[in-house]
Amino acid sequence: MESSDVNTEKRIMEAARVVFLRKGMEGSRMQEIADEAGINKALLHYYFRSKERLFEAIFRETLQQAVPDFTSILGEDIPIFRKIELFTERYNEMLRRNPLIPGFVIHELNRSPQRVAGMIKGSGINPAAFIRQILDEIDRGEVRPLNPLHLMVNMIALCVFPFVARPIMQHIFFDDDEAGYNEFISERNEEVASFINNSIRNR
Amino acid sequence: MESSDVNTEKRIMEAARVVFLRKGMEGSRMQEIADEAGINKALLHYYFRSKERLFEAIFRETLQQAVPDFTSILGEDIPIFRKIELFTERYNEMLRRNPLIPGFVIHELNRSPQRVAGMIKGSGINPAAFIRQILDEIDRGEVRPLNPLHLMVNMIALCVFPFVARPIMQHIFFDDDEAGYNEFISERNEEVASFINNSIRNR
DNA sequence: GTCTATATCGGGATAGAC
DNA sequence: GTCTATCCCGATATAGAC
Repeated sequence: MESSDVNTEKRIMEAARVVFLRKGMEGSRMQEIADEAGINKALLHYYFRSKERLFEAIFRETLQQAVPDFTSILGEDIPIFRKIELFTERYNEMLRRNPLIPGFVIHELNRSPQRVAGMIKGSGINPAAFIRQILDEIDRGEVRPLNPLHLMVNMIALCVFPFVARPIMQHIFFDDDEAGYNEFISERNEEVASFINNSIRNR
Repeated sequence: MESSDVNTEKRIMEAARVVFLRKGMEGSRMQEIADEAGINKALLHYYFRSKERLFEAIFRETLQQAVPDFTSILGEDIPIFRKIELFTERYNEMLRRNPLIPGFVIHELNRSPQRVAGMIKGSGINPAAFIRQILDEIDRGEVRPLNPLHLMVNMIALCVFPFVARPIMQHIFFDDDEAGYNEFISERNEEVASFINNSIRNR
């Protein structure tokens, strides 16, 4: 039946997503995904021919979910300091809902960097617009002279890093107190924005 | 013979380090490590009983190499703004010599967070001294009021992230131009320090 | 200590019944 | 479309000769 078909495929995707994001391609077992989905191993191969194909599907989906979410706002017509507040806010929200995405994407991209080429292309990333805005603001004297590329990397780094390096940070700074680290991360929402804006504002 | 013994063990460690750092525990093959070391697979098991033990050795060694290198300076008696310059400089140098360490440690720690407990303990990390200095400087009016913990995480994030997320950043911002990205990273040495100091300096 | 040969096992993939 | 049983290979690990 078709409806059952669709549902099963969806269940598989969800299960695979959970397992792959936590354990990565090599660390995951087809058996574990089948268990998580409440079905049989063979059925995974029926829907997706191989582990590799199933993984590809999840990876592509994850990338599409993660990238445009934050890239879109950078091109919009918003005053720079406000834009940075909105960026950190929205990006942080997304990360708090999907804390495993950054580590997953980063690790898998390290494994096979060529995978990027075909996938990120067409995600609609355009740093150009944001870079132009920064240069304008520097001209206008609102922002101190700096390299816009470094600024963009800094913005992303400050948002993403606490999620990627959670185990170490949580251990070193919070003695493995999970709740404490969650609290800390929720503080970063405005902490990061003011850290950036304080740095780049001209005076 | 003992000297041969030591040399072989060292060769194995070096080979294992190369392979494990690039591919992680699960992505690495004992055969590949043996090839890299120019010896036989069985010999790996002779020196280290299992893959797991060999990995443990490498992981512990890597952690000891990476952590104290940057943690030491934070406790020394240096004026704050100068200290931040020195920190980013030294830490960046270390990372440029060992660009794979952060991704490796982060991924393996995500796989089994409990590994941290026994290993980082005793590395002599003390955020306390640095935190005290920041609070002092805030009192003296040199540094604007801020949470020292966020500052520390920001410092680490800004240094480490470009290495961890190299493939994506290189693709998005440099169209996969490797040399361009290396140049970019070398610029960050002073870029990051001034980014931080500009942000925290009181006025 | 170092090698070759082999045991063992886990896990991805397929065959075939229902 | 979903299951059970099975194949088959790759990878860790061990045995045993030198």
